[in-house]
Amino acid sequence: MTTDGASVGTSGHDDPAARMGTELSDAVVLFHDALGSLMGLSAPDHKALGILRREGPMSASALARRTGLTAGAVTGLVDRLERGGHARRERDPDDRRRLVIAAGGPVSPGLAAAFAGLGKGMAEVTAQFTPAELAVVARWVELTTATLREQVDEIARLRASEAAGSPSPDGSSTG
Amino acid sequence: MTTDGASVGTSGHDDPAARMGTELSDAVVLFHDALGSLMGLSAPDHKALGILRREGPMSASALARRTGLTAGAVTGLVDRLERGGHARRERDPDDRRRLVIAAGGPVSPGLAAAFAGLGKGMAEVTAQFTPAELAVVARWVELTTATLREQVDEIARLRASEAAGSPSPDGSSTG
DNA sequence: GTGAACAGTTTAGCATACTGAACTATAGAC
DNA sequence: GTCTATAGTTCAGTATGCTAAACTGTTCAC
Repeated sequence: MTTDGASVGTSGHDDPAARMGTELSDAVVLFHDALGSLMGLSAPDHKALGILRREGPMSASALARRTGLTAGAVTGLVDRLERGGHARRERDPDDRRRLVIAAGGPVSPGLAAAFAGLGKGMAEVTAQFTPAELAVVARWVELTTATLREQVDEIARLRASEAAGSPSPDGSSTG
Repeated sequence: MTTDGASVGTSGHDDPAARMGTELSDAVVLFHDALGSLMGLSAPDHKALGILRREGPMSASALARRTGLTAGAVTGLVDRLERGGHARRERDPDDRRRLVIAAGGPVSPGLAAAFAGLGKGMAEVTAQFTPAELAVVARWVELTTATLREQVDEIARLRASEAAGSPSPDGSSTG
């Protein structure tokens, strides 16, 4: 575990900053994952719900575009989310063909407890910093968030050019 | 995005600290996800690889325990990881029945570029802070990481007790 | 050495969720 | 009012990955 040589990715650095980032990132991902399973959501469904939360209510076709799924798959996806109470369908009053799919719905007791626990824990963390220090942290978080978003875009661009330019004969690209 | 009303979970707070946390969390998850697709890994496979990265080389049965999969499924999982060059099998020299499965292997050019981009971006972020400020950030990151881990454990405990005793009157646990 | 226990692989059967195409209902053009 | 385009649903076919159980090879007790 200390020196496994060919470790991939973010580990394998001795840089304490990188290590710190890795551990935070892992913790965030694990928390997110735990939350998903607490909600009874598979990873793809949880991801779709995240899109709805972040970007607000949208039509089924918009959700299809954002998730990369076909229209038929989105119907099933929204069925599952709605059945679990994590999202709801409404007709668009302006165009009654159209749906408005919104995240929300009743929060389960377990989920509420999980968020309460997180809130309490983070309040305890926050209490250990002065306002000036918290401002520094906020600045760092903001810059880091922006950097991560840039990297996500960069990766998307990379993948797009890879899919376009790479003349893979079998064409068995993205999953 | 600004006012979506009945948003579930971490959004919907006016607390700027919570909002900040949500955005960082989302960005981390998205980055992680982008990385996974860049590596050609499904979410479960990426998760398993993360376990291997974090916890170091382990036997197939240990990986089965950690992922909650059966032995047969782990064989398939490791097959996929190995085929993609993300992990490798080795026989345990002490017990030749046993495998040692380790994360690693050749890093694809795309992946290397992604990490390089992240490293560069984070270096630029870091450059905007004094050493004293970075120490504050490090302290916050450490505490936050610990809090998240505690919450993950708490959720796991919650789920375990739910699965065992399910004392909820309506019993509407969405499996 | 022999037999039981163990680690991992293989295989059959099954569940899930995707794609693509037909279908229903609404909107907008004429 | 009719015709075409659009939004979403339903359905058949398919791919993926899981579980459970049989199987192969290794270790350990005796």
